[in-house]
Amino acid sequence: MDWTGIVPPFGMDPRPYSPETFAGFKCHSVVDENVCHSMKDMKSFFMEPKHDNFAVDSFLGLGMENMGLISSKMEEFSLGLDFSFLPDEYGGLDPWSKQDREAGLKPEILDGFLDEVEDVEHIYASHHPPSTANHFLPETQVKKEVSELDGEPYGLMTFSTESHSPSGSIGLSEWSKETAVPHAESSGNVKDGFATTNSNEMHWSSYESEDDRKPLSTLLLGSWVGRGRSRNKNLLNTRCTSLESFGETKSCLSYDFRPRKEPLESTLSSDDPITSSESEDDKSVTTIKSKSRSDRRKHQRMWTIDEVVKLLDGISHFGLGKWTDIKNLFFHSASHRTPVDIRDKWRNLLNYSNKHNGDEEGAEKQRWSAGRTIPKDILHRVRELASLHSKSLCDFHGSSRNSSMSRKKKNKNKKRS
DNA sequence: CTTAGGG
DNA sequence: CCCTAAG
Repeated sequence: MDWTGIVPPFGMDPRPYSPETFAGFKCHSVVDENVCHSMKDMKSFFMEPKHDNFAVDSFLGLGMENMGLISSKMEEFSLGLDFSFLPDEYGGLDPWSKQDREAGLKPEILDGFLDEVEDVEHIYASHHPPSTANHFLPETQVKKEVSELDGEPYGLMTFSTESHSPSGSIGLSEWSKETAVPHAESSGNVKDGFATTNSNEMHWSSYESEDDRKPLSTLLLGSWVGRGRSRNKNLLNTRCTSLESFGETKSCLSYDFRPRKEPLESTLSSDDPITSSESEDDKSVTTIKSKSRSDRRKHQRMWTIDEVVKLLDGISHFGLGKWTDIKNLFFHSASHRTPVDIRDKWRNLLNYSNKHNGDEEGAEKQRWSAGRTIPKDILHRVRELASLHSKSLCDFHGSSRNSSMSRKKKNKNKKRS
């Protein structure tokens, strides 16, 4: 594809599209090369180390801590897309050989692959600090990008122009409504639709006109296979807009990685066919999700001994109860390990230390996860901190934020008592 | 949102 | 690890 005159999204390089694998799924020819390119962009987004992502970082203008959102969304995502179902004529671009298609990712293969990787986020988790941000692309940036694309016949849709919207609408909707559709209307040849997702498939229902709410045709865009332990595989909310103009078909796909908050409180106006169809989409997604709500539990991650040390350091540093501070300072790079997780771990450690109070002092096992035995020094520190805080709690007046002083102060208190 | 507590 | 009540 000729990228001349088209602004590459996210500062990515406009190299020609080539088949790529990303996070365990191969990028087939989906709708057109734009989507694939977006996926390639996604790959570099997630896989590349922080220092290689200056362009992206600065473009987003949010700092890399917001990338944690994407990480977590990808964790929710945990899907592999297999678009080999896609008809050849759709999009008219098939960079894959027939073998590629046939060999394309079978669910079992993908599943095995993902299991081997164990957790996709391991690949990039270290690069992306956690975030509580609600969005990773400001709306202004979306608009800016759209305006830059304005004037092109049909530009390119990036995978993630998700704008912040408390109501739960998706950024692409606005893009479609404000830019894409007007363009298409002027050309008089619109084929708009929406992608619906069920448990493992994505369909694209197209509409001939806005009056007609009934899908003219439903096309199976693809299916995804969930990872073994992954839950919430239905959280992916995909939206597709296909537009024909000048004899070309340009299509957009967007992915909503945000987890559905239920109950879904999005009150969308139903006079808009696009929006209303989306709300239908949301409904189905929500229904399906509530079904598979049993496996809500996150993949259990073993605490390493290093993490425990960091936890103890954090408690020594900030004091008990400052779980958020501890998280921010000592577990900033760990996208998992929420403050609650850290607190829970401390609770467990405390229980353990109380349980094994006097026994097996001499048996110091260095194997942590294998022997399931907490090293002696760790246990010692746990008891130290525990007794420290239980005793110095009474005469501890404020200034718990004073981290530089708190430790010495507490140590003093301990020695005093 | 952050913590504490119970499940 | 999840959920929720309470501040």
